[in-house]
Amino acid sequence: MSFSICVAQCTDSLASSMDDQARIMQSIGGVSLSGHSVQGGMALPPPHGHDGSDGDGRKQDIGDILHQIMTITDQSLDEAQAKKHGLNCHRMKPALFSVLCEIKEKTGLSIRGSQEEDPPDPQLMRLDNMLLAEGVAGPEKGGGSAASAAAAAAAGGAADSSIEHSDYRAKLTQIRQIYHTELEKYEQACNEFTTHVMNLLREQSRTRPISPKEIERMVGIIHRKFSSIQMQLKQSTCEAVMILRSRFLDARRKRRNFSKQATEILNEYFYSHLSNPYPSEEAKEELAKKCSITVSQGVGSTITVSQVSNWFGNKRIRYKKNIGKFQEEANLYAAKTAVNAAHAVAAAVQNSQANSPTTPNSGFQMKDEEFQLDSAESKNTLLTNMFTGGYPAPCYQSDGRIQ
DNA sequence: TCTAATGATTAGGA
DNA sequence: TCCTAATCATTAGA
Repeated sequence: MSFSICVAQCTDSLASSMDDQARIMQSIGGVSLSGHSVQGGMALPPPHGHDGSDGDGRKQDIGDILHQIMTITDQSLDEAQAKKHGLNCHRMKPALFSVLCEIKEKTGLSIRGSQEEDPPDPQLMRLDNMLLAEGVAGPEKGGGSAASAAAAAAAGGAADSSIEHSDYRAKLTQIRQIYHTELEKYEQACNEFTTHVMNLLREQSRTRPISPKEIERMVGIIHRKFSSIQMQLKQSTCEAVMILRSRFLDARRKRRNFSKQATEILNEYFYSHLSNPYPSEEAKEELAKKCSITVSQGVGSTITVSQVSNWFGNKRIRYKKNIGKFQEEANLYAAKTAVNAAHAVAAAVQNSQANSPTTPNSGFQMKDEEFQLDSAESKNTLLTNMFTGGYPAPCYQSDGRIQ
């Protein structure tokens, strides 16, 4: 709404308001609004209603003043300054000013009604939630409880991981500190800027109509602007945490070679089952237990079983690709398995001689039926080796799988 | 520093 | 769902 329209609309209310103002002025200083004089170096138009009771005259008077205000921009700077000063010193100014404030207030309310109460930004909510979950935002619990839990899970109880764990926590604490420092800076800057703008507006409210609600709205705008800056900070922090996580907690990056013992157990099984190197789920679990493979992820048995699966998958494909290279290894394990089997047979024979035939050594032998069968197979393969001078290569199916 | 070894991941197939 | 095959990323040794 343009100022001139505002003025046209408010002329009537001005007149009545000014009547009130005049009455107040009269009661205070005994001076009538109609008693115009030359003030502040500016000549005001001659009075139209001399007795102060003529309503039309007052309207004309107000009209003249408003005309001066509206044409002030058409004049030179000096003239305008002089006229402005004159208007500021005019006795009618407070009345006119309060009415303009009132109108502006009403106009501002209608505009604001359609603007305020923005719904919370979902992106900002996501960032806040993530920072909370990562232990960056919110109360500090020993370097971020969520992060500690994540790091501990990744560590899987391995002693060497504790170094990386503490390193991760240290880095996270660093990020947390930077985040809070920056956040404080932003908040401080926001408060300072808001105070500055508020003071400025209050100062200006002496010379132009500025309502408290308008100041409030301006504060809201400033806060929104600073909030968008804060969002950028939160986004950068989230990215930093993600990079840190991938660097320290990504299982792939934390690859550790299995222990020599574990590799031996897996190799023994592989070469003793070369004709069908596909361990069942139970066999995988048993192997995982035997190997105590808790190096990489180590959370629950399923992960270690999947490690066994990975190992066999890799072994099969690498063996198939280069049988010649693995021949020596195969012979080695075949001999080893045969020796173990021979020892087991000797022990069993000794046992059967020492004990009565009705008391079988069930405790050990029945523990793992599949592994007993493995030993039997090993004996057979040993015999084969003795005749062939090497370990039998597996046959491959048409689809490439080992038969 | 280079390279082979090796555990993990991924895409595609059955 | 499990497998193969290719590839990635890290480790360890020369």
